[in-house]
Amino acid sequence: MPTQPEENHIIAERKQKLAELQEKRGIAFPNDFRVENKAGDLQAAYGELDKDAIAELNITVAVAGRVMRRGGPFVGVRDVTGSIQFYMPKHLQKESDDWKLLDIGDVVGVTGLLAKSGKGELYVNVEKLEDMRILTKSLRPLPDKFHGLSDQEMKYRQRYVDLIISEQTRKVFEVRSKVISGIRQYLSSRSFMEVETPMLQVIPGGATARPFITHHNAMDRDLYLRIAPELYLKRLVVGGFERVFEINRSYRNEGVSTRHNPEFTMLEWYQAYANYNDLMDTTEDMLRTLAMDVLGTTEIHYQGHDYDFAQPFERLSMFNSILKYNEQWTADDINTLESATKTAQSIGIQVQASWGLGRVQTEIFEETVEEKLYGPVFITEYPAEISPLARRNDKNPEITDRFEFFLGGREIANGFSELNDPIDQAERFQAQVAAKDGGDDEAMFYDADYINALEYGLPPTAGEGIGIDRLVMFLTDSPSIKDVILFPHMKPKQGE
RNA sequence: GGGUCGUUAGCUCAGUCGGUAGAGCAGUUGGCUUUUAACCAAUUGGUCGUGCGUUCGAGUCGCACACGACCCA
Repeated sequence: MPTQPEENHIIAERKQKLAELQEKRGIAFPNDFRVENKAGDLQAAYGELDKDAIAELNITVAVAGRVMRRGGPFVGVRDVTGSIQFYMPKHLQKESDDWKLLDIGDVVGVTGLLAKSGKGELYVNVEKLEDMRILTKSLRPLPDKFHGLSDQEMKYRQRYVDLIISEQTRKVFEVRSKVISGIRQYLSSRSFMEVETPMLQVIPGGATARPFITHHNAMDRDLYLRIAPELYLKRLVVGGFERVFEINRSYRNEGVSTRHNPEFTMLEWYQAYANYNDLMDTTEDMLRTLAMDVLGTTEIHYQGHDYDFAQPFERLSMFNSILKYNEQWTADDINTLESATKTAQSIGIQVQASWGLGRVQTEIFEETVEEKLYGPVFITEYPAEISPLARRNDKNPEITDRFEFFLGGREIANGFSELNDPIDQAERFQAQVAAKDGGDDEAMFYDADYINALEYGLPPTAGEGIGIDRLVMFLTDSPSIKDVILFPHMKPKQGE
C-alpha cells in the first residue's frame, strides 16, 4: 500500500530550511501578514488591461497563497479565488533568505506593484527584501505538478493533498456546497423552516435499514444513530410547523460501495396540505432550478449519457415499468401472487413464503428495472407491503401514494403522501415487528410515541427525501460516492 | 462474501527469460534571469505493500495476508 514515510531526504531538507528561517527571522510561523487582494479579483479587474495601462495605474497589492509553480524569477501563487505570480528581481534573490529557502508548497505573502509580463501574465513585482515572506513552510513535497495524484486511495485518505493539487476535486466540492445552499434557498423562499432533529435515537425509525449502535455511558444504555429523520419531522408537522426540512447526516450499517457510504447526507422535507403529486412537481422544479443556478444549464452529462432537465420528467407506475423493461412478460405474469412468484423464480429470485404480491413485484422491479432507469423518471404506485409509512391509495389499498425518483439508474429520491391514520400505522408497525422477529434485521421498530403523535392528528401531509450525495454525483459526473464526500469512509490502515 | 486488476524513489511510471534497481518531475549544487510543465550541466534519493515458501539467486515464480480500484452477489 502506498504511504508517505515519516521522513525522507526531502522532508529532512525542508525541516533544515525551517530551522534556518527560525534562526534568521526569529519567528518561523508569522501571523501578521495582511491580505489586501485576492488573485481572482486582480485577474478579473486587471487581467484584460495591457502592460502600459497597468503600469500607469501604479497599484500596490498584497496577496498570499500557496506556491504552486516556480519558473526562474517568476513564482506562481494560488489562493482560494485563483492564481497570480510574483517576480523576484535578481538582486533580491541574492539577499533574501525567504527566497533561498522557498519551496513549492510553501505559503507566502507578497507585496508589490501590480504589473504584466511580456507574455501577458499579471504579476506582483517585489521591490523590497521584506515584501516576499514565507508565512508557512511546507515540510512535505507535493505530488508531481503535471500528473497530480493518480492514486485513488491517497486522494480519499489525504483529501487535503488532493484539494491542493486538483482543480477538478475543488470544483466538485464547490458544486456540492452550492447544491446544498441552493436547496436551502429554494425551500426557505417557499416558507419551509429548517430544523434539526435527533441523531442519537432510542428507537431508530423512518426507513428500513440496519442502524449503528452506540452507547451512552451516564445512562448506561445503548442508543442508535439515526437511519432517517422522518418520524421526528412529522412530529413537528403535528406540532404545527406545517413546512419543515432538514439537511443532515443519516447512518446506515450497510456495506460500502460506489453508491453507499455508511454516513450520507439527506434532504427531507414535509409539507402539510400537499400530496405526492405536489412533491413530484416540486422535485422537478427544484432540480431544474438547481441545475440552472449551480451549473448554469439544464443539460447534464453523466457517465456517458445525456440528460435534459428542461424536459418534463417521466412518470410511470412500478407495475408498468416492469412490463416496459421486460417485453417478454405480460400483465398476467406479474398480477397475482402465484404468477409473479413464478416469474420471480424464473429470474433467480428466492421468494420467501412470507412475501405478498407487492414484495414480489418490488423484487422483480429491483432486479430487472432499476438499473435501466436513466430517467429522470418517477416510479409511482409502490406496494403498501413495502411502504410502512406511506398513505394507501384511495382506489387501491394495496398500493400507496408513493414514488421513487431515478437518475442514471440510481434511486435519488423517495416521497409519498404520509400515512396519518394512527390505527393503520400501528398495525403496520406491528407487521414490521413481526418481520423483525422473523429474522429481517432491516425491519422497523414499533415507535409508540410516534403513534401517540399521530393520535393528536397529523394534517394531510406529503414528505420526501433526496440523497444529496447521489444528486451531487450526478451533477458533477462522479462515478463514486467517495468522489463527492470530502472524507469518505475508508478501512483503517494496519496499526491505526 | 466471490472474481479480476493494482501496490517499485516524495509524485507519475518503466523494469524483457529469475541474474548488481531505471526514467521524467521534485530535491541538492552551479549556471541562466520576464518564465508559462522555464531552461542548461552535474548530482542525491529504494524495507520493490507485508509475511512465508521455491531457488545457488526473487521486483519478477508460488501461497497467505493488508489496503485500494472495478465487476458480481
